[in-house]
Amino acid sequence: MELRHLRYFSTVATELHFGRAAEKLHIAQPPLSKQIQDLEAELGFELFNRTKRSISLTPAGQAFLVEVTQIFQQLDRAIDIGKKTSRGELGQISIGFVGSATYNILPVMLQQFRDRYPHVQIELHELTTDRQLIWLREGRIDVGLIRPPVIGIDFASQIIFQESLVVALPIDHHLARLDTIELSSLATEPFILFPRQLAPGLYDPIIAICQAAGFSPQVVQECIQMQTIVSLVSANMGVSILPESIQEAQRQGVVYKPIVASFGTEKLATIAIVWRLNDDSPTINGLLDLILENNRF
Amino acid sequence: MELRHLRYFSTVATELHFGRAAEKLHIAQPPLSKQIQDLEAELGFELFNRTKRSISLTPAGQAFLVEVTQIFQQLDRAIDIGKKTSRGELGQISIGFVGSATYNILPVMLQQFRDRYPHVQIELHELTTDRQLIWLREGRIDVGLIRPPVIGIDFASQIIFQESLVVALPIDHHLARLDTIELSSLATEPFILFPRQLAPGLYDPIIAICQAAGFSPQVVQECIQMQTIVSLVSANMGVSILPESIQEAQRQGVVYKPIVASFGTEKLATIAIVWRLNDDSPTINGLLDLILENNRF
DNA sequence: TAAAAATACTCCATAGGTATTTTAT
DNA sequence: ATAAAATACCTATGGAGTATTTTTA
Repeated sequence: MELRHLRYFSTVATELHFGRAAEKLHIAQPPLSKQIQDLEAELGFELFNRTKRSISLTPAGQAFLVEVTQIFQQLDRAIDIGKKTSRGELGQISIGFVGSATYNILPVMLQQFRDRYPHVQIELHELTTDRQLIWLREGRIDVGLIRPPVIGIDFASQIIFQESLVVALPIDHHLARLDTIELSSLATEPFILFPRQLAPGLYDPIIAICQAAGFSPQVVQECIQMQTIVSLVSANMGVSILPESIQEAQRQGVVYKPIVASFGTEKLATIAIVWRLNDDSPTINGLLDLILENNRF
Repeated sequence: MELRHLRYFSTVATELHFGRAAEKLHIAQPPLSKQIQDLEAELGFELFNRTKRSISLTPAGQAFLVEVTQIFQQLDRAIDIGKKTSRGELGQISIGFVGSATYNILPVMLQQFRDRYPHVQIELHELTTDRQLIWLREGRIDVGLIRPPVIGIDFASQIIFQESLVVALPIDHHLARLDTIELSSLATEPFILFPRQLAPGLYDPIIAICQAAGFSPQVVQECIQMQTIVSLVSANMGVSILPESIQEAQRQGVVYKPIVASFGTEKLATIAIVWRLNDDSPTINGLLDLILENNRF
């Protein structure tokens, strides 16, 4: 059986006239009769009552017609879904992100993506950079918003956001009344930082500028969450250096101050998007296209 | 597009290997490649990622596969429904019946029909004989259980039930203590009957036996429903002659007595089944077959 | 170099065309 | 007599086969 048989049947059932149906199908009447006969033979039951002068659907033919109509609807649906999926308008995407991306690129990116691909299902995972790379390789996420560098031959990445660092001080700290902080004035302060492994691309520049300012920071406490670092600063446990977008999350007892130094300290905190190099999912390409259009956020 | 394309696609998508898929489909590999290419060209999107060494489904291909699988399920369903309908195992039947059939054939017939064709939807209409013939002609019912005779060239009918008549008397009537009633003893009684037009095939024999017994019944009241006749008898409005199966519906204040006469009064009340002569619905044929098997009830 | 898909061509099965017959109105 | 479907037979499109090339792992 072929779709042709079903198309022909459907037309004859609608017209209830072989001649007119044949005309509508742009074929001659005899082959149409033949095809319907073949179909009936294959099905094992009669579709039409024929009286050489007029035809009518048998009850089985009526029931079959209803079902066949649904087949064509299902076919249209299949084609439509395929097309939409190929254009990235349908599907799902799993996105990993570092906690600090919540304050800047993530909401903007999600907003724009949602607008353009409203029917794509988005799955979000807050993960550290190193875990994102693992999940990406395992296929558990499709793209990641991470702190560079990206290690892995099978990944591609693109920096999409850069920002400056700020010093976080307890509100009653003796430096808190200054407008800017000279980096070297922090030489003897206790530092609260995140473990290097979590984001070497952010950790290393922080250490580097301290060393350029003539000291190695005394790390008295490490925590994974930036929010926790801020909490400990407010609790007078020490000071920290953090990306400036942390200021979005206001917190009692903490002040943020720009850094000044005799050397460049501009825009050292970067966020990049990573994806699998061989990945050609239209949904993911759609997201990447969107980011490349904006270039950066 | 033909079902062939979808079958081939489905197989290749399952095997993920053109060679093996071709083998499974009992065709050579090159034509299979060609057909898939044709399908992709027609659809307007790629189904497979090809790397000359291995293939994988594109996201659109994956989405399409899910839908195509449903098309084949729908096709199987269509064939199954068609077959079942052609065998009369599926469908609907609309049955008309005279009220008095409720006491005898109708329940037996429905029971047997339900057992054999459990998935056929049955629609029941209690109607007088004359209205059943109208509904039958209009296609509002498919078969009717009526009181003969049947008038109409395009109908076929078959007697399926015959029963005797009984006299219905008020319980305190002076004849009520007898075991049988001599018909002539009713000569001066007031009669309650149904209008002749409703069922001439039952009305005329009743009049005929009365006349044979030497009197014309005095009809003081006509009612359409047999139940109503019984009610009026119990209210001492008069006597009646009814089919014996009316006794099934027990009622206070009424007694039923067999008729005796010097001539035959046996089995004068008949019920027949009528159907359209040109009707070849498998469901209706199924019901008629069932009745012919039992011959009568 | 070996395995797998694509390309190039050839062939024939069958969808579809034309001419005619059959049959019910 | 006529309209409509079926039958008979013929034609040709395109589906499938064989041989070969291309590609990459």
